[in-house]
Amino acid sequence: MNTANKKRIPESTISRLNLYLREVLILNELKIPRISSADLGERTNLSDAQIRRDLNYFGSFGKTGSGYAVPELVKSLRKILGREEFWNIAVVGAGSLGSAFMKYSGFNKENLHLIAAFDNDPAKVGQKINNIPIHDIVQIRPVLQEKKIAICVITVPAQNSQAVVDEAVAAGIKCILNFAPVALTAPDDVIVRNVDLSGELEILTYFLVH
Amino acid sequence: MNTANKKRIPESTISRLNLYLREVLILNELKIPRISSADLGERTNLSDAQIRRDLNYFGSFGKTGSGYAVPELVKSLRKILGREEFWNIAVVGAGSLGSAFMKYSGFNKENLHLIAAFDNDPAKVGQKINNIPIHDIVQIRPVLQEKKIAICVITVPAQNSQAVVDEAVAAGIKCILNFAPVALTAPDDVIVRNVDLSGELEILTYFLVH
DNA sequence: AATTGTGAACCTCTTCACAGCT
DNA sequence: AGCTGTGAAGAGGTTCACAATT
Repeated sequence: MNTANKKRIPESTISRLNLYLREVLILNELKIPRISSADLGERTNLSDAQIRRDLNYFGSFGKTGSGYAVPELVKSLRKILGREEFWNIAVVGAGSLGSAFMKYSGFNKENLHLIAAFDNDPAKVGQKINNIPIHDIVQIRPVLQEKKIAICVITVPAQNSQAVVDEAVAAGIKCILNFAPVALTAPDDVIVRNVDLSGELEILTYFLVH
Repeated sequence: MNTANKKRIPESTISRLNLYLREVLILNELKIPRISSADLGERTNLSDAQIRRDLNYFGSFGKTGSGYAVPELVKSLRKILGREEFWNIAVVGAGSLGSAFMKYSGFNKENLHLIAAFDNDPAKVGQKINNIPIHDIVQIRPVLQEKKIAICVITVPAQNSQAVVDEAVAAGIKCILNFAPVALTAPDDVIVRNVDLSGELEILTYFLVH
């Protein structure tokens, strides 16, 4: 009967909640009215207990005996994941990875909007990729503020990434997704998540020899 | 005094070992002869105990009182991570993310070689990106075998990724890095690692509202 | 009969702390 | 004196298993 819970929530729970949201969005399209934790587990390769535990960190959304109502679960998961509001996103670094982000339209729904890019290459500044304008990096602070950007995706070379973080933080950004393979420094109230793409590839050789 | 250990090794340990290798390669360039777990911890934002524990899964590489000899540590880490041999890599899907991989030369050292790509678009087949030839996807099986590819990076749309896995497995591939946001099926002796790029972005909104 | 919500058990990974080595 | 290697404790996350509910 609780609707919120003080217990510390594992980060892996948040990733899974996002998977659940994807799945129930599909179920909702298919007009499937309800789903049990066991069935949702089947579809996501997770255990029923894991799913119930994850959801219960945030409340009691299910009905004993009949599972979870799909439209309500969509709503609850959107609420939990902060997907009821709109969020503007900018990519810093319009190189190959930054461009890949701009060309990928998969997240230009569900209230996420990639609307600006930055680069220091004069040949790129002023151009558009997938209709997203590339601004001069020297304009980063005013443009981030003007366009009300909430999230920065950093795809610049490692040696420039800390400087970008500093500028973004100065512009009031609270959330950064970093692809440079370096440990970045930011104030405690700024969330920095790191994705190490070449690291992901590099560790595969371990599994090949073991 | 042990040189190997039966205990189960956390996957996070493997990722960290890769970070240690990067770091000691830099130290080696700088001709720094030895490093303590505390100093390496400083450089990687990890605790000294964590580093000793990680290394000790694989042996006793340090010297009591003086730390770890850098050149020996480079050698040991390369050995552990399977980086003493050469490995050929192919990218399947020469879209924006696949192209980003091809253009990124950061891992074309340390014995990893991205040497082939595949796509089903006639306009791309026969072209080269960063000198890497793009083959017709229908030729995937013979080309993977001919070129002795060990690792496949899958960057095709979600709906095609399982078919690609099946082809790769049929060609004898044992190691796959998958970027499609779907749960893939493969035999137990095939390692599939998943990276969910849009998921990484999507969960950020959670942290923004909490 | 079906399925949730959850305390407790379990398992995994990290940190502590120190004996022992150089 | 400095630092590793590691048993033991601690923290964190997952699974079990079942009472409670519809």
